[in-house]
Amino acid sequence: MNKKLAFRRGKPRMDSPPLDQMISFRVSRLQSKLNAQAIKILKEHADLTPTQWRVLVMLETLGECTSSEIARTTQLDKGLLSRTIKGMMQHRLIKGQPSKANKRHMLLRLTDAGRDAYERARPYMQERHELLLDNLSARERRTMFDLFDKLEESIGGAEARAEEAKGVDTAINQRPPKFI
Amino acid sequence: MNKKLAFRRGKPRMDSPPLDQMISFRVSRLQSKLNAQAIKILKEHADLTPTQWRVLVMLETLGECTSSEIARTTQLDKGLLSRTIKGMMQHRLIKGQPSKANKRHMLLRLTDAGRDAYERARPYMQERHELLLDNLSARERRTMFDLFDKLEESIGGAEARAEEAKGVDTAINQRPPKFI
DNA sequence: CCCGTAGTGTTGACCCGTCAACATTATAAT
DNA sequence: ATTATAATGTTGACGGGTCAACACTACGGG
Repeated sequence: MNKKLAFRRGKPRMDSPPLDQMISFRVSRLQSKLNAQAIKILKEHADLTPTQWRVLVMLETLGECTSSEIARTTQLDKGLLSRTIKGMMQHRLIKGQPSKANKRHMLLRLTDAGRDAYERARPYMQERHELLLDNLSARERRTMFDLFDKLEESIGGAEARAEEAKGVDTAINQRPPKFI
Repeated sequence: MNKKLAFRRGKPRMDSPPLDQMISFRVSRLQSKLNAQAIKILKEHADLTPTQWRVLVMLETLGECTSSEIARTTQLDKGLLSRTIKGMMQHRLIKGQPSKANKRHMLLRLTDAGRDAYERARPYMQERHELLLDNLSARERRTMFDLFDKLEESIGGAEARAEEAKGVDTAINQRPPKFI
């Protein structure tokens, strides 16, 4: 299609490594660093893993929900979520009671200990997040989430087209049944 | 669409999806998707893993180098690199000869098969990259790598300060001996 | 020259995320 | 009602990335 080469090709400024211009590589490296930082903070202040933290955030804001709801809104793997939730129940961070309306559902709720862990980690996680934002200009901050959205959208579109070309209708990862 | 979010400084007022405004979470999710896409493409066209691909890119541009050079410029884990390189040697994608000047060094070079695999994957990887760029405005494209840089810098700075506060002088991950 | 320090690369242990298969239950179609 | 299909959640298997310990080598200062 469009053959507009957007690489820095005009200038032979090769002192910057080639991979540094690759989106995927940069995102991967950035994720590693962010993740390592989060692991450290969460471990130190609340003995949580990033996934556990994310489940806590979801439960804190959604109040009461099921694993599949979390899976849909976060697009986390349901297997990962299942194990994480099991672990959090064993640590009494959350409790789950079977739904009467739907026997497949496990209604999850924060325990006091869970809310406590959340509150212990929250200020540090928030401070970290604001620190990340502080180093960005107002314009960059405005652009950032648009970039996340557009890049994710690009991938989804490419996947969809690739599958469509094969005549296959496969769910990529966890396709949400409804777009809420 | 519906992303019109004020960036909360001070008071956290999360209006819509909670985690979607967290940088770390978004980067993590984006990385997952990008990685899955890369795995698929590389597997299909050249039977490579993303890390193998990155090593190929480095060797293609650097010509001949050592594992530690790659580790320094990419900031990839040296353990991961060691195994990856071993695997690539077994698959005859690269070859390594011990340096005479420095017995610790293993000088790595592409084989014909390695260059072949690279050339088989390159057009698809490039197409994918351009597809990602196509959906971005010129301004967003210009901002993107600045964002990557600044975010990584923020983390590094935070880590440095955290360690300094403890009076510890520990190497975080792989600190480059010289800042090139 | 020797010794402490630092760079290089290997390895084992471990954890996390991904994928597929599965049992169970709900929902839609006929 | 019966049946097919979809959704929920669990589990096993697997691969990849991270970390730490290690051996080996290089190097600089006493």
